[in-house]
Amino acid sequence: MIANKKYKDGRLSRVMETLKKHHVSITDSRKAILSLFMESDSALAHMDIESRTGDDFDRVTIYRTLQTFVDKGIIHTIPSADNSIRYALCKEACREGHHHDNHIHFMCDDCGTTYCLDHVQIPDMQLPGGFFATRTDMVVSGSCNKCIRK
Amino acid sequence: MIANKKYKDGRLSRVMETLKKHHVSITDSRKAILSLFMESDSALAHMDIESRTGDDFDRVTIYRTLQTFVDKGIIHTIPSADNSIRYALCKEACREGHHHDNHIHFMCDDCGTTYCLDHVQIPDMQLPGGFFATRTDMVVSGSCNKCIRK
DNA sequence: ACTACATTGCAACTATGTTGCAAAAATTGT
DNA sequence: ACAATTTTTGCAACATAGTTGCAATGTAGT
Repeated sequence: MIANKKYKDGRLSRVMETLKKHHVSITDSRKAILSLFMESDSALAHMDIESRTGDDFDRVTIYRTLQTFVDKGIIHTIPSADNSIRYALCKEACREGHHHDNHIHFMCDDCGTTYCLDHVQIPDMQLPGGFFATRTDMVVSGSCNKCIRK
Repeated sequence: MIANKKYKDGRLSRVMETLKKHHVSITDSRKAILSLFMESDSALAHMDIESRTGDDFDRVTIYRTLQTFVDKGIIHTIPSADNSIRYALCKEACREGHHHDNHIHFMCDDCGTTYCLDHVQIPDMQLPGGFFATRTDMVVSGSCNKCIRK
């Protein structure tokens, strides 16, 4: 635990607070990976994290850390039709085993960036009888506000 | 092309018609795989097809057939958060390079079955400025009408 | 600082998806 | 129905993604 200073001011404490709040023990990999999510304004895939952490952590550790974060309600998964799950920070309302990320995800076909559109709620809809929903994902793809100008 | 009789009455011609309509040449693997989709009332993953066709076709052929069907507008993909894309038949309205499957998909957490809820339209929503949508996927998970009784 | 417990890295493994190419099959025109 | 052209298939090899067991290390609570 040498490299604390490499995180921006204030970020480290927010990282630690989040880990504590979700009852996750504090380790180097968890601090580094959670910090990546907090620095990023878009969703991250396993590969993004692997390339941004370099040789610091084993591939397996990253898989396990992501799984832990999902289980503990720190991040949520974003489904995709291109076989690469992305992850993004949960809002405050998420708790262990119970996610409340009721917003739309947007995936840009040009740059590949995935955003949480936090302010666009998923509209209500009526399921047929006998179907009971526990989770709803809405993933929109197209051109994002950076790529559409080109 | 010996095994034509193994398809149920009337099914073969519907398979052939569909392949012709979408300008796909007619081969054994395409007939068999399309027939599987027509027999199934739920979406199929690559693995489902591989196990149901046994040793009849190479793994690679199945990948390529699925890709061809998607490209030609015969089937559409269904994103998921469990790293296994599923595929389902498109409605009549789908054409090459232009899918119109504006319905909701439902994935059962118990039995894993994925359904196209053809009669539940994806609700409209307003994207932030600068975001342009070309495709919208809505995937609901929970308990299906077969599992909820248990 | 010590103990009990949780996490990590490594190695090996399984699963999933891709590519190039020669052989086989399908389509087209006659 | 046949030959020529084009497309598709199967194989092999490769590439990427994800999992598991276990010994070593790190963390948390006293």
